[in-house]
Amino acid sequence: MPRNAPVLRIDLASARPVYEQIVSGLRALLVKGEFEPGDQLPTVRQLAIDLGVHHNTVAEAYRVLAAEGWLDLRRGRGAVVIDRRGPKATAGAKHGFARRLEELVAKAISDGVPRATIAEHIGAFAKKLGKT
Amino acid sequence: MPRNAPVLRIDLASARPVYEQIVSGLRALLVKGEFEPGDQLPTVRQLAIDLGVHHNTVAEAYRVLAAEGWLDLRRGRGAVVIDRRGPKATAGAKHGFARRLEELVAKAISDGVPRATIAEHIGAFAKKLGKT
DNA sequence: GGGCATTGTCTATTGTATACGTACAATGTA
DNA sequence: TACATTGTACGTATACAATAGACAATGCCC
Repeated sequence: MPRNAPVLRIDLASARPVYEQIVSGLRALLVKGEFEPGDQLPTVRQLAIDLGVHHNTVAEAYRVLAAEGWLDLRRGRGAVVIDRRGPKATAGAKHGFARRLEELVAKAISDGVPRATIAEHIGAFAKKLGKT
Repeated sequence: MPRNAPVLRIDLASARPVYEQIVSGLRALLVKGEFEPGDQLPTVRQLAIDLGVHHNTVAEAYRVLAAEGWLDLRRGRGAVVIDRRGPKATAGAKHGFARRLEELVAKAISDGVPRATIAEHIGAFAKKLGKT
């Protein structure tokens, strides 16, 4: 039984590929627990209309998430959230995360965000994450 | 007077554009303070050889960093690190950072990295950042 | 000052990826 | 069984990434 679909916002003007934004945004919602296993996601056509893109673009995003084990896709039925058992993290995954984090923070600093602001935000995020 | 150039590692097999990896990696080093204003960066050709790519690929990365105010580029002279005065952060920059962070963490969790590990890593990172 | 190597820049060219248009196949429903 | 719904497959237009190679500005050495 699907709840009200959480809002997913994308930036059509961004250089970042739209399908990638959809993947990343939906994955964040899934990890956050915004969907229960068995929940229906919007159909590729419906979400495409909402976002103002072609339905194949959404379909591509859904396929990525399906490959990661988040979704079950079937014609005529739609996209259903799966009770997912995540993989074990590889050393590369951890290392890659650490590097990406450093680069992301460096970008923010380069953009003028004060270090204190970033540190505060990150610290709060870590605290919230630890409680889960 | 240039120091020994810190190692910059890129992944040619990654789908992420090489020039973007170079930009992101070098920016992180610059923010970290690995270079002093006035330091020479490797020439586009030298770094290209080190990384195994074409010198135009490195040149493109250097141009991005120059546009951000990190580098001064001149023919015959090379790439010199500038004493940079960063911009003031826009609201969009802060917001974008927050979203990207959430997506990055979600990806790591999806890849199987334990939440506790991430929280720990982020927390330590925030602490180190706050001290600066 | 002249000659020459060095270094970043410019202009194609090629391969690849993104997004779209359209037709198709599988599923659900009346 | 019809028919609508939904994801999929395939072709195409366009933009981007990376390369190749020639060019222009600078520095250096005699």
